[in-house]
Amino acid sequence: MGYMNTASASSAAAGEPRWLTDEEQRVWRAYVDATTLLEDHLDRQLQRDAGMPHVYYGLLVKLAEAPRRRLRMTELAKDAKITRSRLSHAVSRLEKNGWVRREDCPSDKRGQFAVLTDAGMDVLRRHAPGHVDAVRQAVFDRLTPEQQKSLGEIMGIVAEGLQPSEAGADLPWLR
Amino acid sequence: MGYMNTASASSAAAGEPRWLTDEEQRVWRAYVDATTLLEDHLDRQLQRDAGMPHVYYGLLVKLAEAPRRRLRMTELAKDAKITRSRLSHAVSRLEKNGWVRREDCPSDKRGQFAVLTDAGMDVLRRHAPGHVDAVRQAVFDRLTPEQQKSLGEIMGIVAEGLQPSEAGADLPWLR
DNA sequence: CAGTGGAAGTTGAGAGTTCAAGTAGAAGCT
DNA sequence: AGCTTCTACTTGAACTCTCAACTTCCACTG
Repeated sequence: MGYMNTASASSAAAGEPRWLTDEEQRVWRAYVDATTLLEDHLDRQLQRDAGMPHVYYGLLVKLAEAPRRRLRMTELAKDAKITRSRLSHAVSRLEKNGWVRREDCPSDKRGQFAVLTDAGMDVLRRHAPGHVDAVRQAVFDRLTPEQQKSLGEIMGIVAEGLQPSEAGADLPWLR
Repeated sequence: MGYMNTASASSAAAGEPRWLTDEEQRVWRAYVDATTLLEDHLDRQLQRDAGMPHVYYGLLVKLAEAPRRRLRMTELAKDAKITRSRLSHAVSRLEKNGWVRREDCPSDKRGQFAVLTDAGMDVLRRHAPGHVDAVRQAVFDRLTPEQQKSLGEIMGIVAEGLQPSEAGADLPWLR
């Protein structure tokens, strides 16, 4: 049961669901294990050293790379692949830390910018090396160049499939 | 800043940290994007259809595969790559749903078994097809057989690196 | 067999996330 | 202008996860 190729049970739409083969199961479980462990590992490292979870760190990075260290809330949410609600809570927390500040958008009174403060820039500078080390040790140092390339392609495909990307219109994937 | 190969800032241990190259950055961002989107996608699918997050579903699967549909708490936590605390909370919740039941271990009075109930088995049976479909659509249907194989190897390596695996002794990775 | 240290599991508080609803302003229509 | 609809963002409650105790019991030592 679960992913097994056992017996009955009908698919939502049509007849017999296409269960995962043994090999597919092995791949899938490896994926789940690795992502669970890695997420946990990075969260713990950053929480311990920098006082924030991995997602929050990622937000600061995106802001640091943006033109005037600022991004509209919706754009930041889209970049980081999180919901606006989650971002709103996150920014409030980062604001309390003094790492981010909100600013009104002049051209659209509904809009808000999230702006990286100097303190935010500092915290990033201080902890970037440790974070990069952690990523290296957990991932890149263990993979051959071919595997790294492969990983990039595969993850690109999966990510692409899960978001309409630039599909002309709206963002139904965002809630 | 963040992963950039810009300028100064010293590593925790030694001199200049080994920043990620542009290509490594692309790979890493693809990884983060894909895992974030996929996690979210599966959580939402299962929450909507089965009324539980992906991790909880995974716990039921492990129990369903275990000998008498039961596993010691610590073993289940180890299998699922989560902390015992998290598991304890999760099992309490699943117990309220009637999908899991706790049972005392006869040979070790400290021990507890998590046991999958018939209702738990049912919920699994009912929603396995939908979940497998979701995984297929998001991952396997988009990858070539070579990519699938590659993904399995890569994730196996990463997971292996993050847990001492069978390293004779204890589980320092478990908190 | 008391004493000590480790292992199994739980707990509660604080932090983070989700979901549904709510406010306010922009855009388009008539 | 007035009306409707959509967009941007926020909010609060319910739920989940983390972290640091804490309880209970096993195992080992003397």
